[in-house]
Amino acid sequence: MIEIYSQNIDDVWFSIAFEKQQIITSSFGVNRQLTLSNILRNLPFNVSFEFFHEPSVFARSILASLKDIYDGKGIDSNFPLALNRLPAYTQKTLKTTAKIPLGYLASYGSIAKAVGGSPRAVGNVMASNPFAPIIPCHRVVKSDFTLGGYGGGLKVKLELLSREKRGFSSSTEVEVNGHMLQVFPVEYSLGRLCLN
DNA sequence: TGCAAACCATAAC
DNA sequence: GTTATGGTTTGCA
Repeated sequence: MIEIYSQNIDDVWFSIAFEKQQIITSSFGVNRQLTLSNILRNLPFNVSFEFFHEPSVFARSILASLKDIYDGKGIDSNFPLALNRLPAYTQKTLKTTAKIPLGYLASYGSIAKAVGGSPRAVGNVMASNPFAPIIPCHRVVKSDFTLGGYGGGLKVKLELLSREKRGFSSSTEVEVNGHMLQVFPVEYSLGRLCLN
């Protein structure tokens, strides 16, 4: 039985689906319906679910953490994400994306170099990220540091990145399965103020 | 700048 | 099996 919880915090809706203490999917946005339909889209077809109006204590703490991420605060906890049902490449790409540190960016292409496949394949994984904003797909941008796309709209992507600004001035590297993934300060994208 | 071609994992037929 | 679809990238005019 999958449990679904939804909560409005400071005019933003946060939703999560749990099964056995694992997060099946998460979503957020100003529109409650949209947020919930994102949740429903990512549920496995053969498991029943139930919607709860009042979040449990456990759910409430996770939802509060989502809000912290939304606000650009660092979070120390590791979420129990249910990655297992996803295709192998999708899992690998999501795990790699999760390693982009707060305050930094990576490009679709550089992630592709680390996990294999092509930049477009990486873009596809980002577009269907079931764990927004826990897996920080908003930190993935085009190779020229323009924003690329975002499920919740480019405005939201820009706002998230603005709040994650930490004043770093040079790129650094993180290790992902043997490769080094180069990451750049979010300021590189913010400086480009490109909106469509 | 702008455009065409290559790119490659998924999902939908 | 096959095709269609992208949150891309690169090269070339």
